[in-house]
Amino acid sequence: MSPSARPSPAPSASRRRRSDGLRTYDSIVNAAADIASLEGLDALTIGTLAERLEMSKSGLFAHFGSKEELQLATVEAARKRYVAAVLDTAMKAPAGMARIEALCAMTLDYVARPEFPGGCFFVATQAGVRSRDGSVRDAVTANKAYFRRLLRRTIQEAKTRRELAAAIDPDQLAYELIAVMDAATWSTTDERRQDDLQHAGRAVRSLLDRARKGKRATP
Amino acid sequence: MSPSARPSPAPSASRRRRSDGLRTYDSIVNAAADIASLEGLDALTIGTLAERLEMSKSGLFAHFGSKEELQLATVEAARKRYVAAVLDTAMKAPAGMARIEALCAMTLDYVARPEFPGGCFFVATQAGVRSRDGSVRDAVTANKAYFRRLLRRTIQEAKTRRELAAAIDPDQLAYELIAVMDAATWSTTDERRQDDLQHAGRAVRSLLDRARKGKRATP
DNA sequence: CCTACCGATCGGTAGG
DNA sequence: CCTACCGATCGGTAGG
Repeated sequence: MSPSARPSPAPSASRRRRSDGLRTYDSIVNAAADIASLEGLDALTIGTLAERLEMSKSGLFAHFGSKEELQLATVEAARKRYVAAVLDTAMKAPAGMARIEALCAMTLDYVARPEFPGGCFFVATQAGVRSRDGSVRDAVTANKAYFRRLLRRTIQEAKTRRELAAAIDPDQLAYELIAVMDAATWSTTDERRQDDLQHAGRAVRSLLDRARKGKRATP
Repeated sequence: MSPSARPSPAPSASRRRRSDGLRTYDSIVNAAADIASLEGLDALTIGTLAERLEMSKSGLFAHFGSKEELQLATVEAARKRYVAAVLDTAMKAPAGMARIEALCAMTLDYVARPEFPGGCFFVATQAGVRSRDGSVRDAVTANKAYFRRLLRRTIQEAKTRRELAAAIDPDQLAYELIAVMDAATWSTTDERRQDDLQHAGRAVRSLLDRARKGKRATP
C-alpha cells in the first residue's frame, strides 16, 4: 500500500482475520440480511453467500446445519437491526401522539437510510415466504404483525389521552400508516426513490393531522 | 363414474384432450400466472409447471425456448387478465372523479376476487424481480408504472374539471391510493384478509372524500 | 409434443 | 473451518 493511503481499520491483505467464531457468525447473518432485503430469503444460496464472504460452503454451513436455520438466523439478525434502528429510539417517546409520531418518523428514516439496501427487510422478504409454511414464514410475518399491534395499541393510548379524535379506528389508522410507509420500500431500488420517500412522509403527516382533528370519513 | 355424478365439462379420463397448441399455450401461461402471484416468478420451474399440467418438461419448454421467455409470456398473460378485470370496465366511466372511483373500485374488486390467488399479480411479483435487470423486471415494473401514470392523469383531469380541490397534488394522491390498495394484496394469504380488504376500501373512500373537499395538510 | 440426456448448481454429508 | 464428495433438481439440448 502507498503511504498516502488513508488509514484503514479493515482486515489486512492476507484474507480476513477472523478473530473468533462469533464475529464470523455476525458477518454471515448480516450480509445475508442485506442480500435478502434486495433479493428475498430464497435467493440466499449457501454457495453464493460463502463465495461473497470468502469462505468454503461447508465452513459457512457448519454454523447453521441447515438452510432453514440460516434463514431463521438471518431473520433474527434483521429483527435486531430493526429494533435498534426503529423501536429502541421511538419507544423512548412519551406514550400517545408523540410516540406515534416517533414510530412513524423512525420507520421512514429506517426505510430511507441504507440500513438495509432493499428498504424494510420485512416488507421486502414477505413476498418470498407467504406461500410456504414453517418457521421462516412465521418469523417474517410475526415481526410485521408485532409492529402493527404495537402501532395500533399506541394509537389507542393516544385516543384514551384525548390526543386523537374519538371517532378514530386504531386498526384502520394503523393499516393506512403502515401501507403508505411500506410502499416506499419498493422505491428504494427505483429512480422514484426520493420522490416516494417524500410522498410517504407527507402521507403520514396528512393522516396524523386528520386524526388529531377528527376529520374522518365514516365507513 | 356413478350415474349420479354431476355432468362435467372437464376433459375425459384419458389425460386431457388438447384441442390445439393455442389452448395448451394459454393454459400454461395462465397456470404460471396463478402460481407466480403466490410464489413469485422465480418459483416457476419448468419441471414443476410441466408436472402440474401433466406434460413433459421439454414439451412445455418447446412453447417458449427459454425460461425468460416463459416468464415474459406469463407477465403478458397476467397483464391481459388485469386489463380485462380492471381497466376495460373502469375506463368506460366518464373522465374525472367518476373514473378515479371506478379505477379504485375495480382495483379493489380485482384484489378481493380470486382473479389471481395471490392478490394483485404485479404487487406480488415485484419483490422477486427488483434486484435483477432485463426484460422480465422491465415488464413487471412497466405495468405498475403504467397504472400509476394513468391514475395520476385521471386525478389531474378531475382537478381540471374542478371536481377535486386545486391544492391536490396528483402524484401524491396517486401514491396514497395505490399504497392503501396494494397493501391488501399481502392479506390475501392471511387470516386478516377480509378485515384488510375493508380497511383498504375505507382508506380509499376517506382519501377521495378529503380530496373533494380540499382538506389536505400542506407538505 | 415425447424420451433421453447434458453440465451446472443446489442443499447437505464424511472426514478431518 | 477445510477438501472432497453425494443425490436431486435446475435450465436447456438432441433427435425424433
